Amino acid sequence: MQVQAPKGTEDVTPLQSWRWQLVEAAQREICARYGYREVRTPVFEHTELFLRGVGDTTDVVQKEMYTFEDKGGRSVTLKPEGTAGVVRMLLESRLYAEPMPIKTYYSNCPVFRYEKPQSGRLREHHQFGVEAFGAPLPTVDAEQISLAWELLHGLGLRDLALHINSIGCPTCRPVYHQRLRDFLASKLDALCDTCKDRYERNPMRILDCKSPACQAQLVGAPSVLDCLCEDCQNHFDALQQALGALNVPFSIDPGIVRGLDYYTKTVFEIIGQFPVGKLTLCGGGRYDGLVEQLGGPALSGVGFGMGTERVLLALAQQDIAQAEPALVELFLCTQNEAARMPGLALVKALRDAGVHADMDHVGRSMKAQFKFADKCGARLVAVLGEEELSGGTVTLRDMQTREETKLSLDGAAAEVARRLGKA
RNA sequence: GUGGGUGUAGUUCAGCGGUUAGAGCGUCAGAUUGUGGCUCUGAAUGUCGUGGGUUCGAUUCCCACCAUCCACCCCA
Repeated sequence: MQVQAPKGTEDVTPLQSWRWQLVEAAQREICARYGYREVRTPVFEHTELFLRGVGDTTDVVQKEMYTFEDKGGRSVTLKPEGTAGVVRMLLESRLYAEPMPIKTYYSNCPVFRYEKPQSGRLREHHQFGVEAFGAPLPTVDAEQISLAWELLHGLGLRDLALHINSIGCPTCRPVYHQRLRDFLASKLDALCDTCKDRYERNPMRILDCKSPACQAQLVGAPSVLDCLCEDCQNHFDALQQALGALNVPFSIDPGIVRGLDYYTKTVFEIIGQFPVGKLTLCGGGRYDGLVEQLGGPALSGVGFGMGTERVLLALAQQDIAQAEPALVELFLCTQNEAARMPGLALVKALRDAGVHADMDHVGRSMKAQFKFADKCGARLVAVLGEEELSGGTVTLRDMQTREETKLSLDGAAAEVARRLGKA
């Protein structure tokens, strides 16, 4: 084997694609019910969009972007997250002139981060995500969380935990930053090197540090939640009420600090514990300053991203059975050479009638054709042989009941469609 | 970027310093006359990751490289 997929990428083979399709169908269905419309944005954008949007102090921007120069000397980047592109589209298409709110989603959106792959982590993965613009009320935060919660549970997942937090806004966050710095000032030497760096630039990220040394220093640290301004506090209170109204259980976790700089107020994650370990399936929050920061009007935003590979991994980890659709509903067995062309015409007539039909293209024996039909999950098998050809008929076998009936060749397609409930 | 594990058939894995490297699953073909799922029989497929070293001899031992998996960091 010489050629292989680049590190950290995965193919979706014909043996697996149905699993993706089931998840994507669920995403589309729930978005339709919640009033979110699909958007599609380019796989790559100008690098500057992410520098300004995601924030140039974040790990994602600093060390994980797939950035390169195109032949015209422009710096472009494969999208490392979904939101910035949607905001750019909103501005470029002047969608903000439409009635608010604008509720959008993307499904199967490729996302690229240059990292070392491991379980549940790839260099290219795919996200489902929603974004709502021009909706400042916390009800929309709650609606999105509910959408994600319902989607995951609708797929059959269980034992998930919703963690919410508020990280304040430009009014109150600096107050908290200062309080946190004051608290940590005397403990600075004990922090890990990256956290020493974070101390000045973005002290909240220290809360997210997994180093035991740092965690030990954080005991008794002030919480953001004690520093929220009145507006943020009211928003957070109302969010909790809304989640209560929607029957979505949650826990408040001041340790939830998102890795992207644009978040304000609400942040949340949906986490599951699996045999492979803890997986964040979904993460998001509110980003009220982002649209303006990218040169647009002051427009609020809320959104989340959900990793499809992780959802599929979670489904596999919890042994959740998904019904694989049969490859064909009817398989046509041809007994001999003479039956092949009439058979091809019959299969076409069946397909025209909406039946998922196929026939032998390999030249196998009747027995092998039946075996193959069985592997394809065919409910019906049609047989075309000498006997049928001479009488202008086709034999139809129900693979479950083993009953066989003879149909006229002319009316066969319509009759099969009727039996399969398609007519 | 740092650390650990693993590389043998399509796949999951055995194996051993010494003739023609194995098994389950899968694939294909058969078990009389045009008919599947179960069972039985048979067949095909491997530069034993790559390069070097030790050795009379390496798939087996050592080293390097590459790939892959996992952990940390970070995140979906």
